[in-house]
Amino acid sequence: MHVVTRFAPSPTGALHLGSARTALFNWLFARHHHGTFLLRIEDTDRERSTETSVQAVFDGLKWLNLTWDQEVVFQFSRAAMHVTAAHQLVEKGKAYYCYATPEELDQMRAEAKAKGLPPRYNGLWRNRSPNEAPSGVRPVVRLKMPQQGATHVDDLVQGPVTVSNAQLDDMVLLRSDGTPTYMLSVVVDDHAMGITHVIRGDDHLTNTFRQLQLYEALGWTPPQFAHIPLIHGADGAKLSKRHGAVSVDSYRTLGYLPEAMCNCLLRLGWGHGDDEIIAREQAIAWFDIAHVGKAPARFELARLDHLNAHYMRAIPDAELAERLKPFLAISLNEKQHQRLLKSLPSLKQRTKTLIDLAKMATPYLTEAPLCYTTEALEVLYSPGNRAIIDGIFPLLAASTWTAVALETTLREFTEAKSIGFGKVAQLLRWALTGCKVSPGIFEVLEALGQSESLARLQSACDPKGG
RNA sequence: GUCCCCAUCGUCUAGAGGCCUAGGACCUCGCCCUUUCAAGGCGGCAACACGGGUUCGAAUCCCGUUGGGGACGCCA
Repeated sequence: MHVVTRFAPSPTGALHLGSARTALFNWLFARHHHGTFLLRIEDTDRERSTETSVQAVFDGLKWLNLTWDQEVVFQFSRAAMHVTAAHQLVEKGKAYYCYATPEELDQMRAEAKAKGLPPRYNGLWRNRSPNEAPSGVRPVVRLKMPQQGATHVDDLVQGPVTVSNAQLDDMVLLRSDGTPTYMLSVVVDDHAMGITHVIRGDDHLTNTFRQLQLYEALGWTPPQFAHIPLIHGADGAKLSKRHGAVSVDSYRTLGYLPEAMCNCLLRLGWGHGDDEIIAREQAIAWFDIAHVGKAPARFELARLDHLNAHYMRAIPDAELAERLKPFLAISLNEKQHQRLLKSLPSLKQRTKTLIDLAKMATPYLTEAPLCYTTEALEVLYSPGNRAIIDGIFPLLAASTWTAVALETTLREFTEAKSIGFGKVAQLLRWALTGCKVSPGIFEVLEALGQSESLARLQSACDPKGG
């Protein structure tokens, strides 16, 4: 069987983490089975769909490297086909025109609720002739759902689930303006596009029963369903804006790598033994629906941080430098680029995001004289410390510029003067980077190069402040 | 309110009746390494929600309770 999956977001906002995971699972499932992964934009809600949101979906998927096969399908452009399907159902007596007004609907829901029943449409026009239609009311088309029995689904994740048909009311297929609803469009499109597996959030599980009835009425074989649990925030509720950054794009802006994001999303609700770091190819090889859990998972930033730190270290320095560039305040000249490359191996051990890395790399990219913080100035102004710098300066000026030679030079100096090596190293760190924390001091010296290092020491002896 | 789903360390999870005195990872704590901070290494803390069954044996199967979540639109 040739597997065909789809990711079908509605373009009504940024690409949500939960949606991204749904896309990932669909993509992985298709790739694992050498199948096809399709993208369909569900833009039938003309009020809320925006071009910006469509672009956000494209950008997000591309960033995550979730490439889709074939042309993007815009659902609204297929509306005519959906409408035709609805009209056929009316002709066959499987759907009907309903002239109930919004007020009437509100009332019947309120009444049902008062009786302890689920708030549903009561079938007011199910058996009435359109001849009785009130003038001036444009009707909707509703599906005639079975009122007896039950609807059953064998969900790939949720297992067998049955719902009494009494719980289901006659859903709207065509709005009063004649446009198709989501329920109609998904079914017609999934069928037309040959979707074999619908993998989506389990907030759609209850919709599935209605859709199954629609497949039945249309005489089509439904696809297989896999309803994956939602992603929750720290408080255990469905991840939403109030949990903070919730869009894929915001994590890109925050300096996370798509590799880390995908790995993180993958492990939310799916596992493979003790494996934690799972790169793309491995994920394709291992991914299966059978190991998708049924319980919702909470998204925690600490995990993403950890994975991001890992992937930053794993990426080759030249590539990391390229990815870092958008986060740098300045555009690099060749000299700065070389310095960045030299400093990256040790810098990337110390940071979790590209933003952190950019911040920590900055001292390497600027030119002497440095602008020191007051904290730095306090250290540098201290008379004893200035004497030390004065003592070191000529030694460094005469030294060979390799980490090994520099270490020998400095060790000899501290031993001769009986100063703790750590004290000198920390002082040099302040003078050379203006920071309290940096990679090993010899690495710093080497990455900066002799002339820049000496220039900085000089500026440290005559600090301007900043 | 009605229906549906879920339940292993704080978090993500492994676990398909004996391999479980429950494993890994994140977080956290301690130690080692050490010129700072990291990284790395070693170690500690920490969980089968509760109650009944079934079984020689249950984290695993069944029932109930509790707790959580989701869905109930002319949104998707």
